[in-house]
Amino acid sequence: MVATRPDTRTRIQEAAAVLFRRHGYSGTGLKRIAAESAAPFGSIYHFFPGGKEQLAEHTIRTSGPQYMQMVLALLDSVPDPLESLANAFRVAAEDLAATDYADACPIATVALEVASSNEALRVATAEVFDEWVTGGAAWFGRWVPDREMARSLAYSMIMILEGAFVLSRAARDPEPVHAAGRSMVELARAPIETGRTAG
Amino acid sequence: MVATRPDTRTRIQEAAAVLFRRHGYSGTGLKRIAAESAAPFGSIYHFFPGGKEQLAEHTIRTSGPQYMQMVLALLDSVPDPLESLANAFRVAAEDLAATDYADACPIATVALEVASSNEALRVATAEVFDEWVTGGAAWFGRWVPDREMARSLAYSMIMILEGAFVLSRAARDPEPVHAAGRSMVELARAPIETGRTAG
DNA sequence: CCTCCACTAGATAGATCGTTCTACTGTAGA
DNA sequence: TCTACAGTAGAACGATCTATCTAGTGGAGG
Repeated sequence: MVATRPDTRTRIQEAAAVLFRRHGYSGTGLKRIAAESAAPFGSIYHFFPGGKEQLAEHTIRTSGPQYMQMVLALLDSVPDPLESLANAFRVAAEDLAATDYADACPIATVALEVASSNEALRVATAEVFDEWVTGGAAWFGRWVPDREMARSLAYSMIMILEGAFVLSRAARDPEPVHAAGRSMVELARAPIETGRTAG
Repeated sequence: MVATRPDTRTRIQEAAAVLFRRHGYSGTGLKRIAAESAAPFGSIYHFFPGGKEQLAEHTIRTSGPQYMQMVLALLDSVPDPLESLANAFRVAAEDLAATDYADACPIATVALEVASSNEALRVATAEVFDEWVTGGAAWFGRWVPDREMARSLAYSMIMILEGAFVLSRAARDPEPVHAAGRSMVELARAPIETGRTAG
């Protein structure tokens, strides 16, 4: 039973996802992606003729939705919504510490970097964030009848998590993510408890 | 009465601050800093012998505190604390839109970029964020007697604002910052009103 | 067997990066 | 006036960047 190595294209994508997430767009070189994926340099341009930009856009548009699915699955693993929120932030904090504060949001670093300099990539990050808000609003909508309130809570959750990632990575300390979880629970408590009695 | 041009060192610092804020560390070249500051290239190394890293660290350590002072002054311009919070986020959203979504947090882009690759710069960003938390806690402490609560609110404000900047810059839309303001007011309402009746 | 082509492999090009270097200019103080 | 030096100015260097190019490999289908 031998673990079959993923094909070259997959290895390139995975290495690109890791490197873009950790070091951003300008900070990640194609040479390094080739090296870390153990792929021939030329294969990058074989699979991604559009070069670095196409590879980055592909990474954004695949890592982004993957991350949302992971978070939604995590949220669904605990029945009570407030406990689930607390648990999600706790897991996020633990994961961050476990990866040496490298693997936080898969697209935030690139998003900030390219926002003022690369329109195609900026749009890609914006669309991913928009999907997150929609997906998050759907989850909160299960507990909060008011659609606008659900959407607002989704917004808040994404923003406070993104901000916590910035502080946690800078400080190499999971505490900001824990603090973000407490604030998020506080924000969601009243709307969810109101929804419970009203529903 | 002629407007005297700032000296070379100042122009280099100002151009560096703008470019690092907008394009991050790797995305900003020294050649471009020299060009935008109308400074001789060699002068960068004259004033900052440590090169790009020293210039970036200097930028982080000066732009960071400057930004906090600006925010604190803004918060002090409105007497009622909840109205002041709402106003601060409104002004932040307007400023962001007015600068074509370029000038958000002066250090967040660099912070995410260097967190996993440059220890000196990571520490610099971490120390700036820590000063912000302390400064913010002092402001909230004027309205909320509980020190831990004040510190928690400062944490929340910084995180939700940072997250809102990520989303607003990506979407080229001030709405996330406005939404962040509403959430922040919601988070601060109970503690501040409790403090009001208790004090 | 042979052809075709996806893929591997890496050399190469041209631009740009951060850094270092030399030379020059202007001014303040002896 | 002469000296010393802060600052100006940009050429040059080696490294690295993205991107292109040529050549070779290996397996599937006729």
